Amino acid sequence: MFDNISNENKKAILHIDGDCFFVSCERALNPSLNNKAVVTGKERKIASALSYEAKALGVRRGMSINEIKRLYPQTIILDSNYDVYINFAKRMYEILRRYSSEVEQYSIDECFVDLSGLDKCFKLSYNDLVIKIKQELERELNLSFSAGLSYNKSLAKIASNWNKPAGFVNINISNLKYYLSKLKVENIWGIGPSSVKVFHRYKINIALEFVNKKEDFIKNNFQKPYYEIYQELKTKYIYKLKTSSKKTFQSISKSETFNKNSSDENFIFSQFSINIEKACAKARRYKLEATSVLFYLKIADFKYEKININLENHTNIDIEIIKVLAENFKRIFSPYLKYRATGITLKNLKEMSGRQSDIFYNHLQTQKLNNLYFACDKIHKNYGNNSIYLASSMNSGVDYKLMNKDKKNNSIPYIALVD
DNA sequence: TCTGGGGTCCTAGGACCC
DNA sequence: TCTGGGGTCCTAGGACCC
Repeated sequence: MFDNISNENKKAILHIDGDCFFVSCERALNPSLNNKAVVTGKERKIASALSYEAKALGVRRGMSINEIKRLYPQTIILDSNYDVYINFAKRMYEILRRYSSEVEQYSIDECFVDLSGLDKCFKLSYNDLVIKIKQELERELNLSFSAGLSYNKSLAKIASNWNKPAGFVNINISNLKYYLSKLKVENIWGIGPSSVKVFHRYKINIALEFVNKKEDFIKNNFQKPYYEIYQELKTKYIYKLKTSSKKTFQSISKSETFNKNSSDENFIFSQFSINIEKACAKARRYKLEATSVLFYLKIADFKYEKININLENHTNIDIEIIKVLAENFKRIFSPYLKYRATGITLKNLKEMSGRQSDIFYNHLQTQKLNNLYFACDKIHKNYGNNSIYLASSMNSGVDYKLMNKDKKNNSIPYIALVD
């Protein structure tokens, strides 16, 4: 059933997963939160990370903060503190790189490490090596991690998930059949709700039934991603680790759901303006420029209205994109509908490398704009993101005023940057 | 989980060309 | 203009992940 290559020739892939990472970071800084029901995500009005105590109460990920307050008033609800989490994550990666240079930073609290051959370097069995790494992480960071070791990413992920929190599972040829026989297909990484239905139609309910199917059957009846998962579950190494440390994006999007559904044209335009400002600031931070942009409106019934515009010039300057929006706004907005959210996506991002513009483009103005935005980005960094913003974002005043109230230093004046 | 926000990859099908 | 076959490129939308 499984690949016949001997263990010797197989990779040793480790998956490390922080246990309710955000909450654990908060606890590392503030131990009085230990053993209590704790939730982060207050600022987004939904629960993003939950302690096991909160889960035990019945709190679920994505639940609204108001509902949690009502149903489980004993829960401690915190604002997310991303700077802190990123700092812990950096230290986590620093520790892992002491052991292997092949580290894939999959998300803020999750990564894959290629340990192949390192058992000999460290003169330890793979199991002992993982235990050593795990203990080092837990001791130095004061956080708990789950670890999984196997021949590839898919199996390592199954392994780390098996014994959460703080567990360690090694899935290998001798016990693989056991784990696959206990694993439902919906719990396989990469198989979501839509494809589960397809699997069930073929009477495949558990992972073992999946790998027992003939190769041709899977190839003919499933799409590429599922054939790849199939091969990984059979211990093949398909998904390479993405170890490049260079941070870049294919797209950048920003969206925000309104406090109340709205069909107010000015308000909605202003919400778009905020989305655009934020997305462009991020693009500038990563020295990227968009060549096309997608505007979308979420209608009250959760359907989308969207338009995609190819930009004449690559840009990460918000007022240029706002101009494009203004020209096309009527195509997307209808005063007869109620909307619940706006959003934009900067797409086909290219690295900034001077303007590749047409001969009509005004270079002097571009240079001035770049200087202006350099200054604005600096003000944001030093005085907070709401210290200066575009006049076109002003009609969303509700949100800005609310956000500013929370700031300790609210003496910073509002400056409206007028086009 | 009746629905928050930010991403990536895959594929069918249209546009266009020879 | 009729209309055969085949290729590439691009895009919208779906599915999945954290």
